[in-house]
Amino acid sequence: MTVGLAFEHGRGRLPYRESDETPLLPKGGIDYSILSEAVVYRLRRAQLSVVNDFNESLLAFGLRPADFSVLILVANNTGLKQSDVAEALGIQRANFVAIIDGLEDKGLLQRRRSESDRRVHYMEMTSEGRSMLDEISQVWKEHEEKLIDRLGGEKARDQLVGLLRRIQD
Amino acid sequence: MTVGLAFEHGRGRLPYRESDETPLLPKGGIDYSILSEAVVYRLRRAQLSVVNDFNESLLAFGLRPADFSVLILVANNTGLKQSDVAEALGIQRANFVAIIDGLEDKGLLQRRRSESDRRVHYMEMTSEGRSMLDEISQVWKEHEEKLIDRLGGEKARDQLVGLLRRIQD
DNA sequence: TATTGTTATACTCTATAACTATA
DNA sequence: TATAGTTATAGAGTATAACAATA
Repeated sequence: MTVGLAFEHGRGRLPYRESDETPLLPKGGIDYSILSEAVVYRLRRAQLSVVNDFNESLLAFGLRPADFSVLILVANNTGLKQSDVAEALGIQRANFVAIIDGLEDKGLLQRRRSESDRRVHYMEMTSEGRSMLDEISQVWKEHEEKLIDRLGGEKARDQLVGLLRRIQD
Repeated sequence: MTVGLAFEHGRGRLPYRESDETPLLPKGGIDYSILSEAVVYRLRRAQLSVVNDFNESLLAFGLRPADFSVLILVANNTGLKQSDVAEALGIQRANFVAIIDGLEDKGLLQRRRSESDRRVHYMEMTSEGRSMLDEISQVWKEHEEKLIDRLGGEKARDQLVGLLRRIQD
């Protein structure tokens, strides 16, 4: 990065020029051109908007989005290895360690080492984990309801989910 | 973070237990439960998938996704201040400095200081910037076409963009 | 030799406070 | 005093290589 050289307008850049006239701001707002219909861009903005909203609620529980996903997978599947969960969520196993450490520290789930293959850690819910997941699921439901309203009804939500499914690998 | 204490299963965590039996992996794959229909989750996964694909193409030009958005806005609007562009893209002006530094270093756009208010920097394209944007727009079009195929036609794409627009602030 | 979990590390992106120069 | 751009910095998220224990 060139942050430290930000004042040196010259090195490789075009010569720094000064304006002869005061440019006019576009009256009708900014023209986003192809961005406004680009799926890449629309996905990014929509995702940021939705995630930021939900994250604030999760933070009240001391959790992050990834924690929520992990709790759901572990609660609904028995016999998952640590790396199974990581892979299912698209998280590298190296980065997954700290996530599980956090959830275990909070008493929400447990590692249980396999007897038959002592390299493996199975993931198990605790009762605290289950009851917290119940609470969070309620909050999630409320957020989803607000989203459905913004989208214009359940049918629109189902359409959106269907379309997003077609995109994903 | 508790990374450095990862081996100390005890401090605040539940006692580390060992499995008495070998848990069975879910035969039909993992049950994602509410995640599979959660808009938050679907958005995140779809966005990652699309962005990763497009990013690889952008990297061939030595650019990042934000660079692409900036070039489009500057090319299609005259008289935008640096902070106008940052705000339009939801990027904090502090983080925007390095982005503009990079684009200026590459000769794709220029800062031009206003004469009437010497605090403001107007953003201007260079001819190199325009021709590179033309090239990238072509690549973007190809990606968008592939996406349209995956979605099942232009109508589906328009539907998706419409729904995503309703979500965003 | 290969695999699971782990550590260490680096790089990007994002968020905040404070500085400067101008107004 | 307020604003535009900038700096410095810290926090997440993510990616890669390498190691220990185990198979």
